[in-house]
Amino acid sequence: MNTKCSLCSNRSACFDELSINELAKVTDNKAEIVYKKGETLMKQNGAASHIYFIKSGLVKVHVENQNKSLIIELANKGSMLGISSLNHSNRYNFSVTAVNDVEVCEINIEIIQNIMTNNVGFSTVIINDLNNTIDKLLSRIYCLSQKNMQSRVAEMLVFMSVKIFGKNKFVMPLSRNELGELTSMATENVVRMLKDFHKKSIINLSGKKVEILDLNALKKLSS
Amino acid sequence: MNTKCSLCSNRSACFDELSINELAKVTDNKAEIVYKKGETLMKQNGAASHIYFIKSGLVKVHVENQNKSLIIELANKGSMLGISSLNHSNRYNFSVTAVNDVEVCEINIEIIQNIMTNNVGFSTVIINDLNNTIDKLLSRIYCLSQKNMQSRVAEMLVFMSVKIFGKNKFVMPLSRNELGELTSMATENVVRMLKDFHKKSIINLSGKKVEILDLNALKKLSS
DNA sequence: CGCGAGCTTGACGTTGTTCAACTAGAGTGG
DNA sequence: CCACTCTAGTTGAACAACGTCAAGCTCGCG
Repeated sequence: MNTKCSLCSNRSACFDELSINELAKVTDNKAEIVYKKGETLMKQNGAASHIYFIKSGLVKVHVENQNKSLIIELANKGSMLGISSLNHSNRYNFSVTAVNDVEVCEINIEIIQNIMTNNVGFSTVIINDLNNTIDKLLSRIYCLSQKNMQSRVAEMLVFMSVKIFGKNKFVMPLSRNELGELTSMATENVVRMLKDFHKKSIINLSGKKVEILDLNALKKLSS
Repeated sequence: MNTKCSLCSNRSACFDELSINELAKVTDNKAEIVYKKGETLMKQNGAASHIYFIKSGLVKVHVENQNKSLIIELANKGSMLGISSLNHSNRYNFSVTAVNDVEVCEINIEIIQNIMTNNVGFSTVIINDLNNTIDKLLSRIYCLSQKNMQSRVAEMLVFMSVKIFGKNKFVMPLSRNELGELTSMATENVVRMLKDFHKKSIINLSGKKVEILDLNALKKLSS
């Protein structure tokens, strides 16, 4: 039933470090699962039992706290999630929820830990990945705490177009409310900002359909 | 001249993983340096050449961007800084500046990389450390983007008292302006908030001298 | 056709920033 | 020892940015 990891064409880069035996062990200890839109892959503060590789679809990484929720990042194909929970607490430090239907590989975390303690090449790639995560978080902290609403929405649009879809015309996968949680602003203000960009002919907007008309203007606005 | 790492009593926990030979290699490739208040240990976007262990004193980890500066965290004795720059860019992803006089061990980054690729126990401890960093950044993102001024200042005071000084009476090492960069608010508002806490008898305040009178109140306000 | 959730709009209130003026204290040269 | 200066700290008032509230709208779906 399980696709062999050794034959998987869209596996994460860190698996290139594994031996045939290690790949076989992963193959035997993984589950290939489809999560539907809105379903929870992992829950903040839950015991860290698995790590996840996103094979297709989009997930949101978010932190929840009493009433307010904040989307830390969006992750798509190729992303690995859950490694950062391997710390003093061994609890997931964020929640991950499917934005649309998502195919994942779910791997028992002990297997990964076991490989980590035997394969230093693998560990090194993991360290690299964690450091890229830290980089992203640093720029996120800056964005959310120092930039104004207009810049944050502009940055979000550039991110969607360039990093997620790779084209200038796409259907926004998030609701206006989720866009608010992503940019840390009220839903109403998301609407106002998008409308404003539309009025200025920087984007075309019709419901969830978005077309970026002037990417350079957005990039300039986002800084 | 160099203190032997094998004999160092306040070295970072990750060194417990090293062999005698590895410790000797570190000893031979480190420098023990004192940075004076205001001096720069590492500069954002500079080539990552060394990692730093703080032996005494206080440093601020900050990101700079055109006009605005943001203090990400304060680090004291036992902290290791610079590992997170080992990623695709190999450039420091933040600046580190001495808040007061600071003793550090400065270790060539290639030495650390070399040990990492040979000692999987060391790598594991590093991964743990990076994951704790990610944890801290996540709670920082939440604090800076979701909490109001009062909560942010309260959290900062609790942090200073509990994590940095371990007592309720201390001399604030940061200027009002730096406190603004730490809490992401205007200097004037730092002054107003501190004064407000003083008026409410939650703290005693005289210039840089701070005494926490009601830690529980601060903890409650900070959430 | 009607219901409901998500979206949109405008008015208004609150929070936080900016600006300008003033104060206190530390260092400097006469 | 006393002006003098310079920087950090403080204060109040005006202003801008953003959130909240209430109402109306749209569109998919039963």
